[in-house]
Amino acid sequence: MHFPSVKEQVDIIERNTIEILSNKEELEKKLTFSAQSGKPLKIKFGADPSRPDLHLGHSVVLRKLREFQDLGHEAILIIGDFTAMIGDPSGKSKTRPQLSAEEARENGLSYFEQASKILDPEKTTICYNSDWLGKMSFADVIKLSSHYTVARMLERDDFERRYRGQEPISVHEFLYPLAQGMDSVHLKNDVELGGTDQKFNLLVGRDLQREYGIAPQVCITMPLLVGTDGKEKMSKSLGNAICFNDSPADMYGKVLSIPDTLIATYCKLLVPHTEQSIAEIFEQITENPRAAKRALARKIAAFYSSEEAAQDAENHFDQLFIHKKAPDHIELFEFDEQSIPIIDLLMTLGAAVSKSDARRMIQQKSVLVDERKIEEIDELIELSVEPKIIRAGKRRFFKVASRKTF
RNA sequence: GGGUAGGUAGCGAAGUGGUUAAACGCAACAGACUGUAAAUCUGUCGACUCUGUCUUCGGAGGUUCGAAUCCUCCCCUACCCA
Repeated sequence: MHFPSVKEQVDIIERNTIEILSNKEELEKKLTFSAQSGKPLKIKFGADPSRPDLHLGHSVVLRKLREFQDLGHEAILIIGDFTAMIGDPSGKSKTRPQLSAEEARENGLSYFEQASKILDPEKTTICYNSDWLGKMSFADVIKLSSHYTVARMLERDDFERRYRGQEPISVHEFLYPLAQGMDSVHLKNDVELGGTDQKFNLLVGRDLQREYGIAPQVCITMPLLVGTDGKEKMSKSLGNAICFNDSPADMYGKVLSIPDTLIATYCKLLVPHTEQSIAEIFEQITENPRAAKRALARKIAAFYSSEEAAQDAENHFDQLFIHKKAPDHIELFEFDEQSIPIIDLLMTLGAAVSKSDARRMIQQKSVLVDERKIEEIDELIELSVEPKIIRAGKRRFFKVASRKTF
């Protein structure tokens, strides 16, 4: 195995990172040893299978993993099916229902499939941490937990915050970092990647490896991507995420909705640095932010689907928001009835969550049938085989028709 | 086990017997505006058979003409003491 020079490697690895722990020299040593022995480094990245919807926030770390792959190192994607049983120790969300073994495998595969948009799937090792964690006895767990103290656990920002904020912390949550650390002990990996929010967990892995007589891993933290709201970190539950599986149109629109101040960050973190065109985007940011954002949106949409799809998404967007016209492709709903009260229609289309909601939309004069504003709450909509276009608000469109003629 | 402070709509947070479906903020939805799904402004924001009716303020009972507000029991959370 031939690797680029250590310096070249470090330059690439260092890009966009927040911290390299404990320091860069340690990483250099590992790279030097790897180059001398011809053995690739093992790079670990843990995936949470309870959330198999990957978004651009995940892509920041996945890209780093891909860079390691391109440098010739071994990427190990750990599906945390066992740790998922512990739930989310961030305290953000409530205890999740425990995943069954099948669900975890399924989600894990879905995770891998999505991650393959960025990773080289041929060169990625996947493993499930239930393979080793599930075999530990209670005695093993006691022994493991004896390596850590409560005070050290409370060093973790999140625990400390919750402790001071008088919020509940369950004892089993302390086991989460320990379990994740055991993964590192088991794998004997050289490097572990994670977002800055993972810093504590990564360091626990490092400590445990040392405790168990293994060369401690270098921990590399990556920035957390700010979501489309421009404030919070990107997360599905906050509704500010752009997901790998979003339609190109959604993706394009969402990128366009980010605050201008975020354009540079998105370019830096979401577009491979090897791309030439990224420089052009940067140039435009100050003088023509709109053009820069459109180029970025097209680039991101294209990466997750295709150039054509991204172009379509842009046309769709322009038509909808700039020319304020109905898009070309609208989902068609077919009914057996000859006529339906508008309120019921909005409900069945999913445009309204309740009849009160539907009523409100009509009162706010935001419902149009074939561009005609609905004024009456109890209006009956006549259906025929010729589809009618129902518009709810500015951007929700539905096509409705009856299956037969009356 | 004892003590203290709490549990209010999607979230945060007021309200301590009567114009309270419940202030306010955030989120969400709609409208105006805009290069934008940003910012800003305006409206809406429990449900329904909707100028009215019904169900909500941890749970179950009770007091009262009337309770989120008072009483009893229970459940949950945090902190302090053991």
